[in-house]
Amino acid sequence: MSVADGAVRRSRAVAGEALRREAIEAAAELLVSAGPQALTMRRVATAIGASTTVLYTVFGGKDGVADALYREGFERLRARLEAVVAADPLVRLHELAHAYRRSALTDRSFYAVMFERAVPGYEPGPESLEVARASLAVLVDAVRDAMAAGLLGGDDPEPVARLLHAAAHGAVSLEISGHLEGEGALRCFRELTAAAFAASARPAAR
Amino acid sequence: MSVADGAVRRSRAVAGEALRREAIEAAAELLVSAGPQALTMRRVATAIGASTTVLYTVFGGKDGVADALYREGFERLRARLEAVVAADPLVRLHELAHAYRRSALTDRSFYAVMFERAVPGYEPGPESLEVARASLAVLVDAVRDAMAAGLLGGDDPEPVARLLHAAAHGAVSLEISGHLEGEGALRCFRELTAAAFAASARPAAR
DNA sequence: GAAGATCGATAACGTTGTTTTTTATTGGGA
DNA sequence: TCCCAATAAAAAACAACGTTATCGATCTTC
Repeated sequence: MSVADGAVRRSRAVAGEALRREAIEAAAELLVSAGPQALTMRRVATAIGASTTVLYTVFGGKDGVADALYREGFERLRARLEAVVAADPLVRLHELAHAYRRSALTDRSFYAVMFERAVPGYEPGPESLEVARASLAVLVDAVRDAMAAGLLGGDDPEPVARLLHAAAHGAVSLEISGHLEGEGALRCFRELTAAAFAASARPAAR
Repeated sequence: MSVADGAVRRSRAVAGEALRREAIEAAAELLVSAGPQALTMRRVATAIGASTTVLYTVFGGKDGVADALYREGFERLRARLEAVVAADPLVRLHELAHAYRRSALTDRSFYAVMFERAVPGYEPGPESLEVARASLAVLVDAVRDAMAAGLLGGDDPEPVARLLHAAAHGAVSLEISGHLEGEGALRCFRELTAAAFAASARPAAR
């Protein structure tokens, strides 16, 4: 319990953190390039030139890897949403919706980990769900701006953001599940998000 | 290639069909009672008192079992939707939406096979997707009735039914993924389906 | 410098989906 | 009636998976 001990513990911790990042990136690469099926402990281990044992000390098990990918996926989604810029709040909201769809269709395997249960045993705990929720803060902010500008009704942006999310998510989910074909998928997405916007614009009408 | 030969083949075919039904029911029981994780070829085989080999002759592999469960799930959903009766077309549509949600929340494991990709390797082929689409014919019929009664705009019920499905599905999917808590989940579902109804009522407004 | 602890690699275990081998059964011809 | 060929299921084997136990090696500390 000396100073050196603390330093050692810290150095090991940062080494472990570097290894953790490396493993997460390898796992993400595997996930994206070969799908959730290819995400095995052995493959991740060999991808970082290590054995499976270290993955168990760092992640605890496959659930830990899945959890890291879950958060990584929402982190990437947040980056994509934050990249959306538009002066008009309503335009921004529309573009956020389309960014959400694009993100899901592009990173299908990540989406599968995040919203389908692509890693058999795993389901996110409360903390990971909170991370997921926080990554949609951009959406909440945009709704707040639109409310402040008088473009959306109401004063609590959270439930409205959830409604918009559910709208976008519903169309995207059906599209990914194969129930909507290319042309109709985009139209369904547009119509449903527009419907959610319209409903949010006049909350007294519900 | 005699007549007897045909009879034998037929008798073997009906025996295989009976076995198939038995296996599907055992698999469904396993799926519902213990989740997608517990759905293994060995367990299904022992549940029907047979060996795994027969499952491979009947279903071809685990994908075949998953496909059978996929169709079975949509069949059960259809039965639930068809059980909804209401004189007023709009009331009927609302109750169909709630029946959809109830069905998803009740048979979560089936829902996982149908809309999440709970069986790792499997994804439905075109024929199975068609079966799935057909099971929502009740919804299309109800939309058609509402249009005929002048309660919904437009003349093509299919895209409107898809919109309503996407609305209900979006809220349910987020709820099942853990992103909506009990109280807010139902409210989000109600608001989104209401928004879809409202948008369908005046299609010129979009 | 030596004792002790800690961490990672190797190897093993149990289980999975799938395939191969073997065994039993069954229909058809001499 | 008896035997053979074909067929289907059972038993066993195989590769790969998640996970855990064993065993060196390295590194801190006295």
